[in-house]
This record gives sequence, structure tokens and C-alpha cells, in this order.
Amino acid sequence: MTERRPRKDAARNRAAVLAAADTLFTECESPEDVTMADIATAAGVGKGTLFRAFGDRTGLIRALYATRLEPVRNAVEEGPEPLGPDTPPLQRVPALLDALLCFKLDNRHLALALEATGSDSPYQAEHYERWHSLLRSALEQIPGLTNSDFTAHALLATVRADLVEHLAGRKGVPREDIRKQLASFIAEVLGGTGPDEAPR
Amino acid sequence: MTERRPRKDAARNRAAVLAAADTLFTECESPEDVTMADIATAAGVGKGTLFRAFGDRTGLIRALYATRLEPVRNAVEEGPEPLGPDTPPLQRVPALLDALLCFKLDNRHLALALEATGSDSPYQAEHYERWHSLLRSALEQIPGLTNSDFTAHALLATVRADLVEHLAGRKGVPREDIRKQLASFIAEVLGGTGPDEAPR
DNA sequence: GTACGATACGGACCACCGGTCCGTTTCAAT
DNA sequence: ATTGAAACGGACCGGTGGTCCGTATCGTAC
Repeated sequence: MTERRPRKDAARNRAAVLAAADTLFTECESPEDVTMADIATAAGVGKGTLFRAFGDRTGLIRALYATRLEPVRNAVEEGPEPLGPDTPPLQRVPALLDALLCFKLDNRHLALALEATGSDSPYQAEHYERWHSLLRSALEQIPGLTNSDFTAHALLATVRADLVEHLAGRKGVPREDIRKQLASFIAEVLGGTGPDEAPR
Repeated sequence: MTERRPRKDAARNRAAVLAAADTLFTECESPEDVTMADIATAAGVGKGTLFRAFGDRTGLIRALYATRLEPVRNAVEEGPEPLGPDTPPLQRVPALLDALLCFKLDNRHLALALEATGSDSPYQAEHYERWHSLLRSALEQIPGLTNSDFTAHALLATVRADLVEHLAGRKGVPREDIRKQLASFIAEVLGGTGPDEAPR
């Protein structure tokens, strides 16, 4: 198989860039006053290296984002009960959204940077498709719920990075409050058509 | 009062720029390949004029957006039954969101341009505050609904420009379908706590 | 109609950013 | 030790938002 292993220095530099970018985005207020040159300098490499490794700005941010999101993704794909695939939908849907919310709360800067890539609306990222179809199929298994496709979009819109940032950052709403409000909203949505509780 | 009337040529140029920007944004695919220089040229004025009149790119787009949104705003503030302030909340909430949705459908390019301004998340625009508090107070009057503040945010997130664009543009969902799905979603949200409203 | 101050015009100009290019250095397989 | 491939880095480029200032236009006072 032609699986060329990357050279040692390449791997090291890649990691250095990722780390530097992460701290820079975390520190700076707005993602867009972190320039590519800044990142290169902070990582101690040249700009060329940076672009060679990640293609372009979006590629770098996506790589960072994917790295951070991986634990969540694993938990969802093969994890235990609250998030894993064996959870009954009525319980899994809130769990999924709560996990996503917490992730965005913990990585506000990153999620913001990803969405702010300009031309790259979140709906073009392959991430989105995955989450959407996951959520949709979970919703479809809930009896009495129609409109799963749109509902999935709507629920995902609820945890978008800039809304989360607006609430948690700008308005200072405490983390647990946001989680509770989201949970309560979801309960309203899910409870609307079926029997009000009882996962049957 | 020091209400200096603007000079005649200034007013004419301002209008020309607004018109030119509107058509350019409408024609071009992505808002960000309409440059300020393009707009100036299309309007037959110099760049300086353009910046003098609107401050910066965001200012121009906001001005355009506000102009287009004005009819809706009027209808909401002092209009007749479906949207106006005398409508009972249970009917007004869906009407408001439907109006907003239709507006975004009709002005996709503009709404997209506004949100894509980069640093300027929709939540920082003064528009948003107005719509949010309007919606929230309407929701508060619906008996049995808690969590009005967050619910208002969530419902507004449902009609965000890029989601609408994703559905209507990218995936080609017909206008009426989207409206119907939105209405149905809202019904689920509003019907969740009260008596079984089931409009069908 | 003329003169004149205030206001607006316009396009050359600037700073800066994402992205490329290519001569030089480093790696690792032999 | 040799050597070719892979990676490096920073000078460089095209283009964008935004500024500056000499010039043209407006509108008012006479």
C-alpha cells in the first residue's frame, strides 16, 4: 500500500502549528485578528510550511476543530449509554445536543473561527451533514414526530457557535443555565406530538 | 435644530450606490466577490464617495438591509392583523417568523452579505435585539410557556440567512415547503405545553 | 450674475492579508 | 557517505478595505 509515512520534522511542525493556532485563537478576541503569519511565527515555522501542511486557512481551522471534536465523535459513534448508538432516541436526542452545546461552550473561540471563515458557511462543512443525518434518524424513530429533517436543522441551529457565544460570552449567562434552557426547549419540541413522557 | 440637509449631489450619489450595490449583490454568487471598488464603479462614483457616505463595508450593507426590511418592520409595528401588535400571540408568533422567513427568501443575497461581514455576527446588530425582544414578549403572553427568552433565540435561529440559503438554494427545497415545515415546527414548539392544539 | 465658503468628489495611494514560489536545508534509505 | 526526495522559510505577489487631499460642485449672500 502506498501509505507514505510523513517525515519526522513534518509531523513535529504540524503539531507545533496546531498548538500555536489553538492558543492564539483562545487568547485573541476575534478570530480574524489572528493572521496566518502570526500563527507561523508563534509556531516557529515559515508561512510556506504552514500552507504546505494545511492547504489554506480554512484547512488549518478545520483540522484543529476536527482534532478537538474527536472525543465527542467517538463517544457518539461507539460510546456508552447517554450518547452511544444504543440509547433510545427520546433520551439520545437531548444528550447529543447537550454534548454539542458543551463542546461549543468549551471551544468557543475555535467554533467561532470555523464559522467565521467567511465563504464557508457551517452548512458546507462535512461535519454538518453528519450531525444532521444522525439527529434526523434519531428523530425519525420517535413516534408521532413528523418533519424530522427540518426539526434536525432547527435543533442544530440552536447550538450554533455565535448564538452560544452571544449568550455565554456577551450576556454572561452561566453555563448550567444555558444547558437547562436548551434541555427544556428540546423537551417542548419532543413532547409536542407524542404522549408527554414515557419512552414506551 | 442642526438638521443639516444633505447636498443634492450627495443624496443622488447615495441612492445610486445603494441601487448599484443591490443589483450587484443580487447578481453575484457569493457576497464577498463584490468589492467596494466594483460597487463604486457600477454606481459611477469614486470609492471615496462611497466610504464617505457609509463609513465602511458593513455600514453600506446595513443601510441596504435596513431599507429593504422597512416594509416588514412597519407591518409589524403598526400593521393590520396577521403581523400587527393587536394580534393574539398564538397567531402572531408564527406570522412573525413566517414574515421573516419570506424576507430572507426574497433577499437571500442581502441577508447573506450582512451575516458574512465577518466580525459582525448577527447577534451584534441592533436588529436582532429588536426582533428578539418582540418575539420574547409575544411568547410570554402564551399561557403555559416557560423559557421565553431562550425559545425566542431558538426560533430566530431557525430562520437564519445561511440556513435558509442552504435549504432553498443548495438543496433546492421549494419555498412553500420550507414555509410549511417552519410553521409545523413552530406549532410543535407552541403546542408542547398547552392543551393539545393540534391544528390538523 | 458673481463671489466665496462649505461640502462633496474621485482616484491615487497605503497597509495588510492570504497565498505562492523557489533556492536552500534536512531527512532517511541505501 | 551519498543522494534524491521531501520539507523548509521568507521574499514576493495580487488584491482588498480604507484613507487622503487637491479639485470640482453646490448653494448662499450680495
